[in-house]
Amino acid sequence: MRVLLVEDDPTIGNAVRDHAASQGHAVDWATTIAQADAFSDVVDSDLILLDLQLPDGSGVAFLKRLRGRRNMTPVIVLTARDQISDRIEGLNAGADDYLVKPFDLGELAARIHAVARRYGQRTTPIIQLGDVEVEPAERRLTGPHGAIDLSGREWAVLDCLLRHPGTIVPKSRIEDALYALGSEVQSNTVEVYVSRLRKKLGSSHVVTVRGLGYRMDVA
Amino acid sequence: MRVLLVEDDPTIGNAVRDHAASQGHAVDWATTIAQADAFSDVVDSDLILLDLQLPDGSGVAFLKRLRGRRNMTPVIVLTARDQISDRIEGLNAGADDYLVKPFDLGELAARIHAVARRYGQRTTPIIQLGDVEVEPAERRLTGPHGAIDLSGREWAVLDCLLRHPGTIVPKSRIEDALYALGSEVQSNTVEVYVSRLRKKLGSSHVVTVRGLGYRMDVA
DNA sequence: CTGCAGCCTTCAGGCTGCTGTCAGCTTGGG
DNA sequence: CCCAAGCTGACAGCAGCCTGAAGGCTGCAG
Repeated sequence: MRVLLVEDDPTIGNAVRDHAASQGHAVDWATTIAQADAFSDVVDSDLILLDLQLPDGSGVAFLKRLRGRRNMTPVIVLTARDQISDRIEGLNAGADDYLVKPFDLGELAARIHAVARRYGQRTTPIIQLGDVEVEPAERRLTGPHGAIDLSGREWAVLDCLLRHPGTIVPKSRIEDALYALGSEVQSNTVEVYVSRLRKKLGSSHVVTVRGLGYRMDVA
Repeated sequence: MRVLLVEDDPTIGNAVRDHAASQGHAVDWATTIAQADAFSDVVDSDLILLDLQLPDGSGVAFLKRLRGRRNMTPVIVLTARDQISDRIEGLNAGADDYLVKPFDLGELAARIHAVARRYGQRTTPIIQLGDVEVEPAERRLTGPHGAIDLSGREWAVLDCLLRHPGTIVPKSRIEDALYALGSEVQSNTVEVYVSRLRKKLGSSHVVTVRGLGYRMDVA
């Protein structure tokens, strides 16, 4: 998943970014409203983490602008305990959830999961891929011989494919889900991870569509 | 599909042309507005890829002229990251989509695909050919014994035939759909691909009309 | 600090499947 | 029967894709 983090505090920012990255998410980090605008213009994020108090203005304005452009990316507002009015304003402006600072990183991860799940409209909490069971919500795989462990990146690729089952997903989109802007990765990383996924899931479900990308076949 | 590419940068142009060609599309490449006008006058493109900054004028003018002539060919605008105003102007002038440079070729392919789908969907989402199911949107075929894979060119031929079901399609038109102006292909390629298609689809649906062309019989 | 383990990225070699071409064959019409 | 048009199997060249292995990085335990 690709996350846009809008936060000016470097401590919180670093912590959030590292933690999300370790979960396999790509994090674009904006420290100002201006940067956030720029990012949201160029990048297709799956989720936005939005601090409301920023040096060059209120996050609410950014949020309203976003929704005005019909951008319905889910937004989680990060707010200090005493800024309740901000919070309400944020929710009215179109936020999906909020989190009170200081927050636990596990808590954040849980919210991210929850929002992603709601947004992805995964009606099925468990997806069957042949003899492998996928629980996206719990981030758990179970094969015929017990649990299967996936690394962060492996999971990110699988997740990206599962968001568009039966549809051709261009390699570039998977890359976008893996890497933030600025990380210059020039290699066949996606191919490598697809290869690893196939080894773990059984090769029959991830189909290569030459020149276009990959397709997840859910039987 | 037949694509008109309007782009003056030879690097981008070459890359786009080659990649689109590998998907079975025929690409006519104009490097100036004047050339683009000439092409759009002579050739019936299915899609136009339009860079806005060209040596002899703005692509927007070309676009407006096109729409003025009631030419509703879908247009994807290629724009530099910082030319946001251009982009808006382009969309207002009648573009269908835009892509920010530098873009990934897979992403471009996906957009082309999407536009084709949007356009083609006016007719039928799923087409039955005897015991074979065609999903043009997903570029997928399903036969009685499971999925059928088609290569780029094979798909292009099938697509061309499916656009005029029950009508005689001259060989020259299929050739036009496969190869751009100037590509000197001197062989019986069309016959070869029809043959390959028949082998995969079952031979009963593509009918040869001697001396005239081929006809797709949709039962 | 050192060694270890897991993860990520890169790279190169190999493999697969796509493509255009041709030659020999079949088909259909006059 | 003859000819033109069309069909199809074979093939070499090539691009895209796969995958094993190697090296770097980080975090952890001793």
